Amino acid sequence: MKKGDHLFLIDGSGYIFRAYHALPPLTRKSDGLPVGAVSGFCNMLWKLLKDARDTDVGVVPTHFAVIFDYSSQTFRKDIYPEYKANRTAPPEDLIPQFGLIRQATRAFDLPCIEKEGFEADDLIATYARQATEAGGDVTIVSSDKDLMQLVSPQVWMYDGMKDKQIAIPEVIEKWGVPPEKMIDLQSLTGDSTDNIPGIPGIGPKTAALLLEEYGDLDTLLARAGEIKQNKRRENIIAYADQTKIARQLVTLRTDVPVEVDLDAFVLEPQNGPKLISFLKAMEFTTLVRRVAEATDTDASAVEPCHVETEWGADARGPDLDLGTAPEVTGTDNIEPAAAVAGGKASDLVAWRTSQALAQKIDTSSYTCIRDLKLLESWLDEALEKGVMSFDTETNSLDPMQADLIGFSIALESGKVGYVPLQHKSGQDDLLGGGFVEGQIPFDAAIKALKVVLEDRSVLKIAQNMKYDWLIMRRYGVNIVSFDDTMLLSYVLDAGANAHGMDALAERWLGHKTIVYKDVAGTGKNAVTFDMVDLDKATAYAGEDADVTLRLWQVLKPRLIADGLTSVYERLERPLVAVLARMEERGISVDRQILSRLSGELAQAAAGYEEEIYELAGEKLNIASPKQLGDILFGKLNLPGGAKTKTGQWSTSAQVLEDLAAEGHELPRKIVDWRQLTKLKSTYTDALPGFINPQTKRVHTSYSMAATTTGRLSSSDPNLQNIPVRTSEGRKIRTAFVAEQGNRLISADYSQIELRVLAHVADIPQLKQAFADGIDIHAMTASEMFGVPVEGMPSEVRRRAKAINFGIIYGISAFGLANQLSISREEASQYIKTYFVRFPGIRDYMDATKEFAREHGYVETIFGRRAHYPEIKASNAQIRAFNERAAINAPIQGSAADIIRRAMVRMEDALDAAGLSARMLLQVHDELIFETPEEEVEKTIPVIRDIMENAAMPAVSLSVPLQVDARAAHNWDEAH
DNA sequence: GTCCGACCGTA
DNA sequence: TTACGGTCGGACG
Repeated sequence: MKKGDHLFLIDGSGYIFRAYHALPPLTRKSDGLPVGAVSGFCNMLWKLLKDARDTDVGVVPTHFAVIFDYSSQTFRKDIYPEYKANRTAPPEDLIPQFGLIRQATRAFDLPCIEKEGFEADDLIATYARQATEAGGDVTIVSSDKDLMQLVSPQVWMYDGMKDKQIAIPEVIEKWGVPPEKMIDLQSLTGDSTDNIPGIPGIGPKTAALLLEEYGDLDTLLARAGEIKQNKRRENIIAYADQTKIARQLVTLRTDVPVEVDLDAFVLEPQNGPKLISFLKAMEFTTLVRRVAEATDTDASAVEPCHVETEWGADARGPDLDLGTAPEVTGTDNIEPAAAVAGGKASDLVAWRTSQALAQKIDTSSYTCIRDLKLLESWLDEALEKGVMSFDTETNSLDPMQADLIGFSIALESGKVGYVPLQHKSGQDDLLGGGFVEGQIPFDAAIKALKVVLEDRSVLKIAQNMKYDWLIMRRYGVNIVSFDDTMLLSYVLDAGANAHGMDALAERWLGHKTIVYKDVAGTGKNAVTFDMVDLDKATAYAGEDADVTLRLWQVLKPRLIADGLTSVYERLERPLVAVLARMEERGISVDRQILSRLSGELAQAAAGYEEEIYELAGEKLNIASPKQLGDILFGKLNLPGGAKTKTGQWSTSAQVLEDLAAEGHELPRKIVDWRQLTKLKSTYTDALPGFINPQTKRVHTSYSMAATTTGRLSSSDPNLQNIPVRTSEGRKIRTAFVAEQGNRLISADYSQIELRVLAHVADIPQLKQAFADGIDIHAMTASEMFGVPVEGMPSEVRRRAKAINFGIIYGISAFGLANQLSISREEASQYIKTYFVRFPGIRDYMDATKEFAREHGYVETIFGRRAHYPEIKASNAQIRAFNERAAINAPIQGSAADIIRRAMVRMEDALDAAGLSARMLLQVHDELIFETPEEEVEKTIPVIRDIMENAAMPAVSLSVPLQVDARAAHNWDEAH
């Protein structure tokens, strides 16, 4: 740097906030990413640089740098902890733009400067000093008054948004003092935006007057007694110390030990393709064209670069385990830019929604792709666009068994292709099941498809991606970079809408999808998809891809508009592959054990049947509640109590138990018979049928979008309801075994829902009890009934336990009375006592109900929403039910979120520890692993650590989480 | 063949 | 009193 050189310093952080508020909001059209500030920044930089390079008149930079704040932790906080303490978190749609603007800076080939502990202003002050000392001139691109103290004959400011120079006369005009007195002026007035205290009653005008009269701040303070106005004099004397602190805060440091030298700021010629690559990724089409012209670059030959977006910080604090959003690249042709430019996130949503409804779906327009060259051209286009929807067609709903019959892709709404691969000809064919002519050879098609599915720069959109992910895995394809419309809908509308494709198409596109039965037949006429003729298959499969892409266009922008991006990014999308791998691994189930159990159960049940017929006086179908009710309460005239809502006699276990307690023999036998036959039919007989013939293991299927609260559900088979409460039932668990040389590890959260309750409702006694690790139900009983924990009767503890659970479920006197078989009055009294002892619980319940009524949903501690559209129902029963569910959802849902977070982190943690344990199952608060015997000891602490710290750092719970873990040969012993 | 209610297994 | 899925019987077409 030498005389004649000119340094431009851009206040990047200041620009971000100013542009965000001053410029019309703008979102990237392909996915709704907010980019308004990025756009303003790029346009401004381009203008500055273009002038600099094109002309030899005016102010021309030779050196250029963009300066950012590193974080809010600076030396000023050490001087004055309240500094900027009034700042609120940035708006959600501004968050991803911080990182993008840094990437933009690098795309412009400009230095991107920040330093821990210092503000951008201090770095600017330091570099400005260095430059002027070397004889150069400086332009600071900012309009922040905090920087005006730096203005001098060699340094001036430039407001990039108003295109206005700020030199010494402009400072005097605006503030009434020259730049060198700005520090004194700001020390007197303070600054409410930075929470810097000033002297009450002194604003810029008075401050300027005083400085005019007394020269500077020190003189003013020394001679404050001479001030005539009483109030003003008193305040200046009283707050003199405060102004000295303020002076320290507003004075910019010119001695920051910077690491990058001024010489590194020398401006080089623009690298056109590099910049264009970034601008293309941002979809700034106008600027792309300008830059291309100015740098003589062929923009069409430039690939959009990958951009990383940070959805990390939200109102709940920063997070570390953040999956980055998939890189979405040029999709200029999804819709006209003009229609969305300048719109807010919510405008984009409204526009997309109306477009989606307006555009009709024509399933006859789809292309059946039967030629490899044609397929390759479609896939090339997908690579170019960076977005496509994708759907597999198979011959089974079980992804572990299904064969791939074909797949469909959509590149734009209506631009849809179906690729048949393994369709067979009709049953009339003498050879039976020969492949239909003119399908692309299977391996060649997969090979071509694999390139796109495994390319990170192409976003694959599917409805229920876990299924397609598993199918493709079986053909050696690892899908990366995807969105899932089912999960988008789930995050946005759990409890408010269904998330199946048919329902979503109806709701958002006003389109009724082709019914599968109409394509493949029904009942005994049903055929698998490989037997469907190609025209029908193309329409059906193509529609799925078409609908999926259109749904994504509507749903994805709603994430940002509703502030739900982090829920989707952290709790849903990363879990897809984790669950898919768990399903893929399966668990080993010992067929012999089940078979033996089944025999024993059959024998025992048969014995009961004889006795039951005897006692009933006739043969009947014991499994028929109708017949049972008629005999018990009609023929035998037992004192029947309850009726079901359809008017039938209730024969529930509760009713039968009550009768048994009165000494009746038959009801007891029926209860026992029911237990045996339930175990037999639901478990010992059904489970062997789920053993996969190839893997010899049982592969459950997890649904990520089945519950309102965020819990998973398991089906085919349901492995989340394997018996555990009775010793008979537990025998079933002994059939779930580890492979030779391995062990099963079961790790479960202890009392996680009560811990979450203690945290969210902020109950001191509960928190203390968990901190001390004491028996929570005994503590509750002791508080409520005044009984010491020492030697407490088990019945007292049992009641307290029922109440604790009742609280989590949104207690009612009716329900508690039922649960404990006590009167409504007594139950009501218990609840009253509970609320007296733990008043915070009632406050929490009232607040939650109120929140639900106001918003129509409730939230977990991680921001997941559960909707209760009927919370205001006029029917009191429906309303009360919704209120209880709304009270329960944040507790159950927060616990569900915590274990989801643990699962998302678990595989990497085990890998990093060099352990080979495989996560197999999740049962709401429990995770089951299989691991080599010799690794058990090392594995358990790793699992426990991940699970116990799963809420961190997004949420710091005020209660410790406790995980119990054990290893054994089978699930019964491990649990 | 399909749907729904009753019942019961889990957290 | 919360959240699920599976099995069965029985009614409907």
